[in-house]
Amino acid sequence: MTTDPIEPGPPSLRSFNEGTVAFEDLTARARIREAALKHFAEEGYERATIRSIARTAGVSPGLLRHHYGSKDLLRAACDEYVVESLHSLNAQLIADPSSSASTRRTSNRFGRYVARSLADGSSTVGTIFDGMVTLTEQWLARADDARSDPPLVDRRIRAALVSAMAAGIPLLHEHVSRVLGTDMFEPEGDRLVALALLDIYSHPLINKGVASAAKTAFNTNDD
Amino acid sequence: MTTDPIEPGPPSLRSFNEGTVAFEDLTARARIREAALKHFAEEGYERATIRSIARTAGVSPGLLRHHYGSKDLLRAACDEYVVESLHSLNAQLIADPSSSASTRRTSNRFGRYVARSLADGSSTVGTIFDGMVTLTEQWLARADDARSDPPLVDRRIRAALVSAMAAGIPLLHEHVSRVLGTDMFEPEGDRLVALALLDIYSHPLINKGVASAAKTAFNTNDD
DNA sequence: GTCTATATAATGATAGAC
DNA sequence: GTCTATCATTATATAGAC
Repeated sequence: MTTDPIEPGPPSLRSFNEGTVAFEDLTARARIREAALKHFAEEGYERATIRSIARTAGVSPGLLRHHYGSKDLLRAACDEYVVESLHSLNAQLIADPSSSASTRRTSNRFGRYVARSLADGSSTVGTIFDGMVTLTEQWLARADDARSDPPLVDRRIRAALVSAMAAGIPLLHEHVSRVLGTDMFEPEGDRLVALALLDIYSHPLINKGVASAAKTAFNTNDD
Repeated sequence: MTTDPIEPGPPSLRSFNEGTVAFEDLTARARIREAALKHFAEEGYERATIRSIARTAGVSPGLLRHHYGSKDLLRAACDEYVVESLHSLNAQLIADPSSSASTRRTSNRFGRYVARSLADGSSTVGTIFDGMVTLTEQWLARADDARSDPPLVDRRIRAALVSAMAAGIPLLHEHVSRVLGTDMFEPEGDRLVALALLDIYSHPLINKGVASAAKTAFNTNDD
């Protein structure tokens, strides 16, 4: 691992491998949690049913209730699990930056879940978003150093927008994949997405001339 | 209207005014559609109920069925309405570019609905996404002209990612607004978002040195 | 066109046996 | 810990009166 451990841009909901542990080896409680993570991520909270989650986990709906009490508490447990996992992964990343590439993969296992929960307005997961914003802020700080002109807007606000934009990709994965011609969660598509993001993040999307014209138009036309 | 009519960046789901026509003046059928648009956009398809939509529209659930047949057909009707509206607005924009600023506001009335539908995987609205991608492609074409290095990835793929990212903002409006300290759909927040996006779009998010390091790391570590 | 009343299906919640 | 069976609620779908 001799390469620069720097993450290629703002976090980072871009790849989403399912875990590496054999599903059958997990306890029923863990299987239910994993199944819920999957269903909530792919279908959203409303469409996911207790019955379907239980079926995926290979248990009865009754057992699900026994372990988690209710659908809402199950989501709370999933949220908490994801938050803790991401925190510990983040700590690991800070302690040992060289693990960047591998931990990024692991952390991104939760990408779809986080993005979906954010869109669904789950309050617990809001703390994750704030964490993403802080991470993005650090990235923007470096980028801002390389600028000649002063930013138009407070850095944290820009970081919030960039974070929301980053989350948009897994949220709209179906449509992105359609354009890609291949599933963005499969290795091939994932690689393409990573490369494209690297390119996007390292270049302006509109050139300075257009930008200043737009800024003028903005100040003139808008009220 | 002497300023440059050029749109400030990729489309453009950034502001979301409700229409300008008095709600009470609409026919029941139209009121139902408007109410559905609102509920689907704000709560998503699942959480929105026929009853609540009918209540907002000021009609009975039975009348809703009379006009639209079923909840699913109601969504289809909304999708179709939005697609047609955006197409006609797009045509208007092409015919008279100077109407840019005002039509942008009107078109963005559908922003939240489109973003939410895209996330929900509505197939009809997929065509809108493809349209967004094509528009974004045109923007990237200009930006690409100003580049010295060749893009790493096909332009349409990059356009798809940028489109998904742009849609992420209205999707996560709740969290964005929290960081903003003000509702991003209200004039003040909307203005801030527009300005921040202008800034973001016109500057790279990571500098070239970091980018090339990340690219090397990418090629080395990833398989 | 518009409403009220009802039927039917799905879902979350619960109780109790093993 | 795990299951089966059942209840209660909610939402959609339907029928028919005005």
